Amino acid sequence: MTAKTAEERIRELQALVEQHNYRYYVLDDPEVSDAEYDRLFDELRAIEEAHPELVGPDSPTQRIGAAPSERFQKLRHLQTMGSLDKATTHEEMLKWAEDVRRRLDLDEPIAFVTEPKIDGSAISLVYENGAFVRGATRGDGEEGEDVTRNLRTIRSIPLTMRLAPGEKPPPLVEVRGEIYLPLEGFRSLNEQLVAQGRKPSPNPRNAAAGSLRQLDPRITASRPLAIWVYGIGAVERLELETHSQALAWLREHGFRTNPGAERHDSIESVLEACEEWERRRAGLDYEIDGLVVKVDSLAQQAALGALHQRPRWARAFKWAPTTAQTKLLGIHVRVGRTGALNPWAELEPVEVGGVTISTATLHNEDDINRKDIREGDTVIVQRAGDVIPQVAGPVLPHPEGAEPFRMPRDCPLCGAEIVKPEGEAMHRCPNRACPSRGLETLIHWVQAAMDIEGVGEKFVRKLWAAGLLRSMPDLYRLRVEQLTELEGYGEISAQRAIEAIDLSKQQPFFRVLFGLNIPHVGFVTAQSLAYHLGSVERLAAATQEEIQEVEGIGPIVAEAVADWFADEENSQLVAELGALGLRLELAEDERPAEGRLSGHVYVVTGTLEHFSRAQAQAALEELGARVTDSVSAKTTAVIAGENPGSKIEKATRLGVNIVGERGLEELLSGE
DNA sequence: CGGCCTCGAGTTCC
DNA sequence: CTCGAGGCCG
Repeated sequence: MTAKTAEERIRELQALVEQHNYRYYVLDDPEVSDAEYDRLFDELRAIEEAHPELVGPDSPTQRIGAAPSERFQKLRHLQTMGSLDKATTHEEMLKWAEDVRRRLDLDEPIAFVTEPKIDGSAISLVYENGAFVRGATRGDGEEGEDVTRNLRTIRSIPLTMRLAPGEKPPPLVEVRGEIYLPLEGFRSLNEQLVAQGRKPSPNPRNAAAGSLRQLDPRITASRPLAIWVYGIGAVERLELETHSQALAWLREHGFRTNPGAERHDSIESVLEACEEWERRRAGLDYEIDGLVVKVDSLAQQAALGALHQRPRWARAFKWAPTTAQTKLLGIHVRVGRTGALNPWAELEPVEVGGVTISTATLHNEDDINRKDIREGDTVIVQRAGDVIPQVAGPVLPHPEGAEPFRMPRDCPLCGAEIVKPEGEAMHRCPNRACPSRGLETLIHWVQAAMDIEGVGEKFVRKLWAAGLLRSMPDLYRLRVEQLTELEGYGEISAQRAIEAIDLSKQQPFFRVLFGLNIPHVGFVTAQSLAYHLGSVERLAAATQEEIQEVEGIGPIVAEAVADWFADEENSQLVAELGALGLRLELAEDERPAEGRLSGHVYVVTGTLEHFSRAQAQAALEELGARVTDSVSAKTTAVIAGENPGSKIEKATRLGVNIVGERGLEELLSGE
C-alpha cells in the first residue's frame, strides 16, 4: 500500500471538514463530536502549513480570516437587487393579490410562497462552476461592497456547492441571502463590547451589518454570523419553474434555507400565515419583522415584471415594530403592597408593536445599573413576550452630566428609611403603616382577591383620596350616600358598587386569606393553608412548626405566616372582618375534589371554543386534576386552544403531550 | 449542594 | 410574561 500524497490527504480532509461544517452549521445536525472535528481541522492545518502551495481559497482553514484590508472594493451585481414594496395590513395584501390576478388575467388560484423576513443584512453570493468566488452587500441595489473575505468566514456559507455524484454545477449562479446574528450571539457580542468599554450595538441587524463590514476579516470570523438563503439572481444553465423549486435546489446544493418557507394556494392562506408567524416570531432565535410573500411561478413573476426596481410579484408584509427608541424623561419610584420599591420609567410616548408606551417598569436598582440606564438617555423600548414593555438599554453616550441611578434613601411616601436585605434584589420601605402599602393592599383585595365586580383600582384610589377608605373593613361599611356625594357617582352606580361589595362577603375563605397580604402567601399558598388548617382560628393558633407541616410550605413561608398572625393589629383586622360577615373558615364544598383525574397536572393555553380558561380549569379540578400555568416535565398534558403561546414550544421540547379542545372534551367525558 | 418545579409579585394598554 | 426566590428531591 502506498502512502497517500499530501495533496490527496489535504483534499480528503478539506472535504471532511466542510462536510462537518455543513452538518453543524447548515443542517444543525452534527455527526461528529467537537473534539473529533477539532482533530480533523488541526491535522488539515498542519499539512497545509507544510505545503502552502496546496492551499486554495476554498479550504475551510481559510475561514478564520485573512489580514485586514484598506477598504472595500465596489462590486456591481450581476442582476439588480431590488427592494420590496411593503404592506402592513391585510387589506393592502388583498389589494395586491387582486392586482396580481388582474394583471395575469387568470381565473385559477395563484400560488404564493411565504418566508420569514429576516432582519439582517442582504447579500449576494456568486458561484462559478460550483465554487464561491465573490460576494457583496446589497449597497444601492446596483453596486455593493465586496465583502468576499468576510463572507468566507461564515460557516453556513458553502465554499463549494454540494453536488450529486456526476452532477455538473451550473457555470454561474448568483445566490441571494440574508446575513444575520442569532439573538444569543447578539447578547454575547454586546456583553463583550461593554466589557471592553465600547458601545453596545443597538440591535441585531446593526450588529450583523457592522460585523460584515469589518475591514479585518478576523473580527468578522469571531462573530457568530449565519445566513438564510432565499433566492437566485443571475443564473446560467439552470432551468427552474417555481420559487419553491429554487429553494429546494438551493437546499439540495448545500445552502441554508429557512425551514419556515411555506407554499400557499390562496391569498387567504397567506394572510393566516402572516398572523401565525407574528405569534411564532418570539420563539425564534433571530429577529424577523414580517413575512416576504412571493408569487411562486417564475413565469408569472416574469409576466408581472417590476416597477421602479420593485417586483410586482412580491410584497414584504411587515408587522408593527416591537422595538423603538425614545427618551427616558425620568426614573420614579413606586412602593408596592409588600413595601417593595419599584423604579419605573417615564418615557416620551412612543409607538411599539401598535400601542403607545409611556411608562415601563425598571424592576430594581441593580437591573437599572447593570443596563446602565440614566435619566435623560435615549433608550430602546421593546415589548417582550408580546405585551409587557421593557427598557432594553440606553443608546450611548449618555447625555452630559447624567448620573447613575440611586434608589432614594428614604421612602418617597412616608419618609421611613429604606432597607435592602442582604442578598435580595429589592429595596423595601419597612414601615408597615406606609400609606402606599395600605392603598396597594386595598387594590389587591378588591381586584385580585375578592374580585369585586365594577370595583377596581380607580374606585379605591378615588375613595382613598376622599378619605373614605383606609382599610378593608371600611369597604364593608360604605354607604350609598357617601358615594353619591363624590363626583362621578350616580344613584345607580353607587348602589351597584355597594351591592357588589356586599356580595363579596360570600367569597371563599382562601380568597380572604389571599387578600390579607401576608408575605409569601399568594393564590395557591392561600388555598393550601385553607385546605389544611380549615379556619383562621386554627391558623392563628398554629405554631411555625405546625404550619410547616403543610405540603409546599417551608420554614420561610411558615415563619412569615406565624409572624403575621402574631401581630396585634393583624388579629384585630381579622376579627373585624369576621364580625362584618366575611368567611373565615372552609366551607364543605371548598375542598379539592378527589376523582378520576387525581394526580394529573394540566396546563391550559390559548383560546378554547366552548370553554373559558376558568371553566376548563374548574371542570378539570372537579375531577381531581391539578391545573397549573407553567409547563414542566411533570405536566400530564397541555390543552391548547387557538393561538397558543410559547408554552407549546416548551411542551414539545420536554416531550409533554399536547391535546386540542377535542382532547379536553374526551378527558372530561371519560372517553 | 444543584437542579428542577412552583409560586409570588409586579406589570401595560384599552 | 418574566424574574426571583422558596421548596423539595436526589
